[in-house]
Amino acid sequence: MLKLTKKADYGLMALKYLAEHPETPALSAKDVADAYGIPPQLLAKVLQRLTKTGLLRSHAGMNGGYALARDAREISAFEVIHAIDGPFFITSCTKGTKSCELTPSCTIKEPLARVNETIAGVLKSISIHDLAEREHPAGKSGEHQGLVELTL
Amino acid sequence: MLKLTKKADYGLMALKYLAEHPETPALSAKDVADAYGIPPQLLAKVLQRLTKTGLLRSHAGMNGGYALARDAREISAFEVIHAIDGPFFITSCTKGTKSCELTPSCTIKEPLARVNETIAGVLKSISIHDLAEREHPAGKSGEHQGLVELTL
DNA sequence: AAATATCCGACTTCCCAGGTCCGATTTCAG
DNA sequence: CTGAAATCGGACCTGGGAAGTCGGATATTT
Repeated sequence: MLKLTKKADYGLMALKYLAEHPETPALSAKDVADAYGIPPQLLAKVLQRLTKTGLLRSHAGMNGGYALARDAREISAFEVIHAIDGPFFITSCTKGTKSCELTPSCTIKEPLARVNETIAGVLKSISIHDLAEREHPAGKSGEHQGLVELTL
Repeated sequence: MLKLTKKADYGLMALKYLAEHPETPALSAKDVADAYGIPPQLLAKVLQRLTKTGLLRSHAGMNGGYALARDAREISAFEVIHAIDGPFFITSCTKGTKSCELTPSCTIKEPLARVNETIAGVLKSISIHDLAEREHPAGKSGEHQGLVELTL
């Protein structure tokens, strides 16, 4: 149904939360989990993964926790999702680099690959900072115009 | 992982196939299934569903089968996917009409809803006819420019 | 040394996409 | 009018992956 996993959701939520608290040097997985009512152990794994891919920096021990490795503006939603869920493809046939194994007739995937890239482009254009933007004041404070081109 | 179901894939492939054979009055599910190496019974269900939603017209009995209910240009990929997989949402939290049940704090879903609509827009701009376009002659025969606007 | 963290692999549970089976109905051909 | 070929539609089975849990090892501060 074209939805991303909860882990990816959690990851985005966590990064957003971190972006909203730049004053604190580090926030523990439990802190974030409590803030959102997320299973702590699961969130922990997600954050570990994000650390491994270089989006977060971690610090063990007391008063340890996680912090953004870069400016929130420099982290895209795409990176987060990719780090957690791995490379995503719209078409269910394409697995990794291989094309449709036994059905070379699947000419559908070609145009859908364009769609896939378009979506990736949209996701890449959204940064954590955009997500953390203070509650949409029903106005145009942080509005941002992105233009996505689609060529079939 | 943000992929659409095989059923949706099958549906798109089938519609494309029908669009490529406008001469024949009707093609059976088995015909299409054989052409792509798809499980016939499964494809049958998909086609039944598409019939139910008005994208296809069916005819039982000998020499029966399915045919496009409208011109291929008038059927969007979005309609097909929606008919098969139901309404799709990027966020895993949103279920139907309800928002995140116990976590009103999930402020993530709001910006992602925009992304969701953007994707829907892309899918809506693609017709079955576009998919059936004769094998991309590496040229610009059937090229089509779609422009998708994204506002955060 | 005790408390608080991250770290990481293994494990369980549960849901659903993917696929199958079968029976009923409709339609046409000979 | 009978049988073949098709759609229709429900019930069912199954494997794999998402979601979550457990436990232990390691790091760091007080």
